[in-house]
Amino acid sequence: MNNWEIAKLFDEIADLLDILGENPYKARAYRRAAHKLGNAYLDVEELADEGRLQEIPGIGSALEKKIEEYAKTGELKYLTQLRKKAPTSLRQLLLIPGIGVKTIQIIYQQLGITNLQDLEAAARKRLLQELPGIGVKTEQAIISGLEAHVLRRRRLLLHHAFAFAGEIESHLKDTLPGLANLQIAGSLRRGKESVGDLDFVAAADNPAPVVDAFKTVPFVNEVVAAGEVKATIMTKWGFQADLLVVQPEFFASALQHLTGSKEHNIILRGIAREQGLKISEYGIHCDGQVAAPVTEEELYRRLGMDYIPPELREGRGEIEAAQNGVLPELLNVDHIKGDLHVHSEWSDGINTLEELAQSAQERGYRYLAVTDHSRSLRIARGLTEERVREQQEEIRRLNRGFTDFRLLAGIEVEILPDGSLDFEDELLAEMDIVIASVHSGFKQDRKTITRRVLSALQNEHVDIIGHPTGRLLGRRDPYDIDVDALLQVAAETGTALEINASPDRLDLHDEYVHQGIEIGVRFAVNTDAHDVYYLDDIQYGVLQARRGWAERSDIINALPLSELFDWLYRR
DNA sequence: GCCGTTTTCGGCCCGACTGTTTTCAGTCG
Repeated sequence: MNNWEIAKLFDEIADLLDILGENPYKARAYRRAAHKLGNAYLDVEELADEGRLQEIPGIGSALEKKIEEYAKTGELKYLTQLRKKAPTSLRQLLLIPGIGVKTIQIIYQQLGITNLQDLEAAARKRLLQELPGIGVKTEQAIISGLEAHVLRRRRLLLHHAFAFAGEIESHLKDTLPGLANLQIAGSLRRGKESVGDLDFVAAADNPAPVVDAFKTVPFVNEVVAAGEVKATIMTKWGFQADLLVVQPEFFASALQHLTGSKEHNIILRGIAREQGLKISEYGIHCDGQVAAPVTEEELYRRLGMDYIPPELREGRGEIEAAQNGVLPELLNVDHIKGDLHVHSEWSDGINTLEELAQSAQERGYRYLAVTDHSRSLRIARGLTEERVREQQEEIRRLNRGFTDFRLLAGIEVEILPDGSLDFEDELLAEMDIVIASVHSGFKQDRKTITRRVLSALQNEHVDIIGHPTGRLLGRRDPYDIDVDALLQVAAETGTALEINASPDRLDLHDEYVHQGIEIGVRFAVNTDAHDVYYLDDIQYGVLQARRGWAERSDIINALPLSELFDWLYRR
């Protein structure tokens, strides 16, 4: 049993309860528990063994029993019963935009429809418009919703999302030169690794022209909905964008509301309620009076807590920390003193060492580690031992010409399928810095690949484990490594783990970063750039680190050079 | 089904937009 399995089952129970019209709060309890369990850093099995499941907020005695039942028998009787009352295939219908549980109930009860195929057939025969509460328009919406569902909405990776958001922003600002305030909100503002849509908040005395301008964004495909103060568009690229326009005095409240996350806001509003207050996107309400906080800082302060940066607003304990004044002082881009993972033309990068050094200096970096691939990675023209020594020589020569800057002679050494490294320890000992990474044998089973990476982690010459889970967002799943074990051993050996800043990787995942930081693991935020242009990716890595609650002191490449050397040599 | 510095029972975030109805329920974020 793992977290993900039980989370999936609880989500199914929640959907079926909704479809069956049971107490919606009961469904929400299951969904909340699923969300909680779905997050990486609780081990349900372990907690179940220790009888500590009820320590998880949202898990009470009933859900504890269900988890224990599943752990013991591999089944959930309750879910089996629900599946008899409502076919579980009905859940598919929830994925269609515009369809909710009430509509599903009617369609199921009156027409016996249980899946997407039957629904499409009925819609095309115009049977749906005969049903109570459904008209021609809803039937049309279902047909186009089915098409959209077939097309499957894509999630945008962070760098694409920022690029599109920038285009929408400049379109609005060009169209409306007087626009007082416009800001991106939603999961993009929280720096999530991928986003499903883009959310904007604007402030204007007269909202109509802003909404109009939004409807004419260059790559809009369809205006999904548009009222006086809100609009939703579907773009040609298959993602949705939302805009809310508020009066200027409500901008901070609206920005906070639309930044989310949903979980964060629900907890926050619960706290407001306990204090006899009500929060909405239109300020803080108390006894019929409305107070509009001027800034988000003020809003949080009014609720009796410290300001919570957007990256932390995930309902993962940040509100409690803010109430107790123990939020982390998050890392920021200016703290980064150098990049410890870049490639040059010596292997599969495109720049010379001089170009890399110059570009790093232009960014204000004090050091840059050149970490080309090792010999086994032929596809990336991995360096032989002789080439490594030549490169070291060249780096020494270049360093003589720098002031306040230093190139570090590094290597990204292969962790071979048997767990050994691609170079002998003698050579590794000569390097300023050693990153060890997996680039082959991704399909190894959990035990094998975990043991493989742990043995690299325990090598005294290895300073950093590169992209520790090997994932490529939207393209390749992480390999089946036991991340808990990885974090534990990294904490013991003092080996750093990489937060790979490439927006295609963002590896390690933010929740694992958080988990690691809690047990004292140190991290390196690196771009893995193969072209100086991609040194800019550091911003995404910093966002990921912030989402993992990282402070400056948790990150080795936020150290000044002398302290970085201390860290490297003390190891 | 969960939860409690008002509560072990009675609450559970809040508002905009749409469509189908004639004042509102359903859906969404």
